[in-house]
Amino acid sequence: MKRSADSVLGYAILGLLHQKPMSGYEVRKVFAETAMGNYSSSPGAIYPALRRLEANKLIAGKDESTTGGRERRIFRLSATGTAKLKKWILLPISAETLGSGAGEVMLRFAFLEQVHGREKCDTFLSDFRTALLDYTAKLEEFSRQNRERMPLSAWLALEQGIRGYQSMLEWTEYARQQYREPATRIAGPRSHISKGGR
Amino acid sequence: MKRSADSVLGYAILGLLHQKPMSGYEVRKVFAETAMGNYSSSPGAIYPALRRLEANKLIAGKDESTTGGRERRIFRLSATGTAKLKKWILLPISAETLGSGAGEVMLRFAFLEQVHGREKCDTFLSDFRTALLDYTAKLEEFSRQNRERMPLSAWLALEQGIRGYQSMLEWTEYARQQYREPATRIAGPRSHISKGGR
DNA sequence: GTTGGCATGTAATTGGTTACATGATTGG
DNA sequence: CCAATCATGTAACCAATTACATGCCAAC
Repeated sequence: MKRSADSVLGYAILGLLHQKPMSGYEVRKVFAETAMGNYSSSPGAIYPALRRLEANKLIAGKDESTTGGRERRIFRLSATGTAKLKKWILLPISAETLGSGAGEVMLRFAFLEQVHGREKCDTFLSDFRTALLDYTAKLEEFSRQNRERMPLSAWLALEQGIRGYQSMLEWTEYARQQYREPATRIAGPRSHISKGGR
Repeated sequence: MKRSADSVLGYAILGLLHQKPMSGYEVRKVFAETAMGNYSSSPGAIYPALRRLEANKLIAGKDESTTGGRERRIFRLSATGTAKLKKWILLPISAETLGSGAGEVMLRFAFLEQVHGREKCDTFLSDFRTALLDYTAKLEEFSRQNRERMPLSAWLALEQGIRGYQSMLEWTEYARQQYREPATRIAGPRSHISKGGR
């Protein structure tokens, strides 16, 4: 069974193009300038990825002559590309999914609202929470059993990992809350985030 | 200038071999069974990595005939390998380091105590804290400025990232505390990464 | 006498990194 | 005119994934 164009970078691009059609250069800028900076960015990654996606008919590019500047190719999602993005976002979330970091799941959630609508968010968060409970339980068990066999710094590193997942757990509650509140989230000057620590 | 064998996986292996010499199979088991499961694991990753490290003289393997079973190669750190590991662990920590995830920094900390001793831990944590303060400030600034321009789920994903770093900040305090406390927890049999768990 | 765990590897493919190449337009 | 920025790409290299290959030994 062969799957095509399944790198996280590929999906990240699909998600961006779902928001609005863009040129490769714009995609690069988003990765470079926004908080998505953890994803690759360099031309040697983006342009080949775009060509792959195009070869698989997930996106289609067309040339546009601009007033000034070199001409550029604007890429937009195809129907199959949209379908693939939608399916990826709703993939089941298991504890094993989390083993290699929660980054991919968070990326899927980031795109969720605009791709599937507000209604799906609560279910997603609830599934995420379940997987997190499962996974943290395993980590805590491991931590408990091995604490005395490892150097303090190694154990502390493990504890940090657990705390990270615990903070995600709390976050799922906070996020569900946000969706339950009446949809007036146009910001007052007061920030919901606590600076001093939480 | 060309750098050799600098993948995180390579350093993870160096760190393990610092604890005790091991065969490739044992290394694989550690990655598969302990909380280091986020690192690769499969033979197609481990064995080539070992050969690379050996080619660069960072480790040396020698055959050992065991009672029963196929014979295996036990790898141990060389002097240059140890030096390289030590240097990597104490690399400066900047906010940019954190941009692509804190996993590498945490791995360095996990090895820190047994490689450099307890005394270095406080400085490391203090430097880490500084970098975290810097980085979270940038993320919060970004969040504040873009909140209204993004869908709620995207903003929440960003907030989750910030919370993650904030939890690391709190953890640095906790960890420093642990080192300040009288060393009730030392001792135990000499290192060893446990099995079991998972 | 075959299954399953120990133990080591290779091959094909894919994807990302770094660094370079190209060319056009805008501003000093 | 020169540098910077927009905009797109290529080439060499490297590392990781998946899947397969091999062979030995113990237990059932």
